[in-house]
Amino acid sequence: MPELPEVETVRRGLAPVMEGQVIAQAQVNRPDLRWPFPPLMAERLTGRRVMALRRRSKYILADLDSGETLLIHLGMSGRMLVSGDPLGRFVHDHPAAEKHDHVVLDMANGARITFNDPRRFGAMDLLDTATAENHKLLAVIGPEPLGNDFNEPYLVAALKGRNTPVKSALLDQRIVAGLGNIYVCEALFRARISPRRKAGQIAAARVAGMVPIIRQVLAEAIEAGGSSLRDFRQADGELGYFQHSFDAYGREGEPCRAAGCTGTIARIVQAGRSSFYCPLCQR
DNA sequence: ATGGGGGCCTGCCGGC
DNA sequence: TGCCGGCAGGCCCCCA
Repeated sequence: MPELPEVETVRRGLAPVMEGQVIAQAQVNRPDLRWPFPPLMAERLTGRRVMALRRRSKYILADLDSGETLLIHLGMSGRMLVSGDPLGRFVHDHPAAEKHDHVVLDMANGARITFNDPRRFGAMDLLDTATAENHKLLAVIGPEPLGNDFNEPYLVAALKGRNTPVKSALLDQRIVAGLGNIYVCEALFRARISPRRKAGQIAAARVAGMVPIIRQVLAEAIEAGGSSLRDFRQADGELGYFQHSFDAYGREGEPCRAAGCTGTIARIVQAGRSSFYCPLCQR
């Protein structure tokens, strides 16, 4: 799924057609995704104006003029596609409904936002805007990696004493928000740190070095419109292209691209997920 | 408290 | 062609 750069890309695509606009009609085609939708979700969305579209970690938050906030998570395979946009920046005609179109928002400006999610690991909920941060799913999430609270002293302290592999630690949303399998692999490659190394065992200076690297990888990916492997699309249906910049992810058996390194990218399984790394230069 | 594994779903790809 | 196993960008929950 969408990790932070993909979610941010979707948010940026939706903002021009949603912010300040009224949801003329919300259509909800099933009772749940990963969890049941909140009661009367369609009714609570219909007629509401979207005041702001925000992102927290991998969640999109749409603040409504009713004092409620629509929380959206794309799970592994969720897409939000825009059609019928009066600005002419998106597919103009509404395409035929497709399998797994679970929620459709028709905006008063003519734009239609379709949430499609084959695997249904995504989620939607409605929460009070004033206390949104306290929502069960948001309360435990760590600092935004592109924000000021994610800094060298913080990460050093957060990894200190951790007996888990650094790969697992960086995937832990309580430590840092928004990283997923791809960007952890890429950040560790750039930092030349093995995903197998115990988090608490890495020298503080090397841990600190990961902070600007994580920021840089995410910033580059956002700039590229995210990574498209199988399902990810931007809100306008276009592909992201950061996948062409991967040094590690998905490159098993291919030569390491680190300067002067003669290694080959390997794939191992950690906590049930693939880790791609160069055993020669990542230590 | 921390770490590891199962499970939730569907779709796709490669091998036979 | 068809079937089957394996795999997939996430994350909650249970167990040791």
